[in-house]
Amino acid sequence: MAHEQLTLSFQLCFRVYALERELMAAYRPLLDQLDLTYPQYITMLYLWEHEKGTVGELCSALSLDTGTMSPLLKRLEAGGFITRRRLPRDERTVEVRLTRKGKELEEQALSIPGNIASCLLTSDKDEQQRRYDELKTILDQTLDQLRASRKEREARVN
Amino acid sequence: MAHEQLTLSFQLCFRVYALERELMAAYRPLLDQLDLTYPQYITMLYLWEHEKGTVGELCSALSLDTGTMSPLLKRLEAGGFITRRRLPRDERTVEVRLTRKGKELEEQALSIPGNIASCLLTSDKDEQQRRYDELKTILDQTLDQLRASRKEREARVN
DNA sequence: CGCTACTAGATTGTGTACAATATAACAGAA
DNA sequence: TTCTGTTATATTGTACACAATCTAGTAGCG
Repeated sequence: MAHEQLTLSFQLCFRVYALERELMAAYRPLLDQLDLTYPQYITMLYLWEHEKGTVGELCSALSLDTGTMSPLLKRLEAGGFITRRRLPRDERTVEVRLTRKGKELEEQALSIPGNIASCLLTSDKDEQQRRYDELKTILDQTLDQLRASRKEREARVN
Repeated sequence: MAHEQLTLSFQLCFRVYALERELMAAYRPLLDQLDLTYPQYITMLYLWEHEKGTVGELCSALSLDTGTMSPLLKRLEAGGFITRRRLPRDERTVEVRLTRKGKELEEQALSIPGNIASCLLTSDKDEQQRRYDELKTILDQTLDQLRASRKEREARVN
């Protein structure tokens, strides 16, 4: 690299960028069998846990905006996994619920986490578990820090 | 989560997924000033370092496929940052080179890594530097492992 | 030379991402 | 009640991301 400064953050950010896509590639063949994409899968994970949710709750839980979530939900509805309806007491709000097919899909999804874990974990399980707990922690810290400095930037603009 | 198994890999993968987008959000305002997106930026990083490269080399260095790279390069060309030409000795190969404007852009990009680093690093610099070296290492290990198990899967299919 | 297999890129189609904008519904003040 | 500002979601436009397919060019072999 011509300029040394370009390396530090690049080394980190590019790795995260690459890892994210490699992870998606690991999920893809598994999720193909359920006719889901990864963003659709984590949307279903939320619904399997909470039974129902509004579009806003889903956006905030998955940190996606409505421009992503709206068409995604439309595809899940077209796939017969969920239903959407405006709430009578506030017609602005759209409530998403699982269909029977959507609920039943959870059974098929049960093998996915273990399958992904087997791509991530190697021989020494305990050691690896410890490493990933650590990774989880540092990812959280980094996320928090980025979100904090984003908030700061946004505040400065206003 | 109804089923405990869903948590382990989910906790890891979702964090990586979220972190990737948060990182892109940190780059965005900086890269907007250069009229680049993040994938375009790392393409330019490659070219700033190597002067030139074929489409295939860029795809492989950034682990992107031609379906992403081709239109991306077309936009960089439209922006006047690069030129593309077929090599005389092998007309299949397209060589990408920086224009003067593309070369000069590097100067403007110099402040970006430091700016991103300041979103990532907090008070105790040394401690944080140590943490990120560690993060870098574990990201690499995880990437390697995922790529290995992908290769394995692909081999099994054939 | 003519045939075949292969290679490098480009294209197409689907699905995110997200900024910017639009729309409809709600809530509170005059 | 009417006006105004706000909220929840949807839509539009641009740019990835990638599987699948296409195309032109190359290389090897009879």
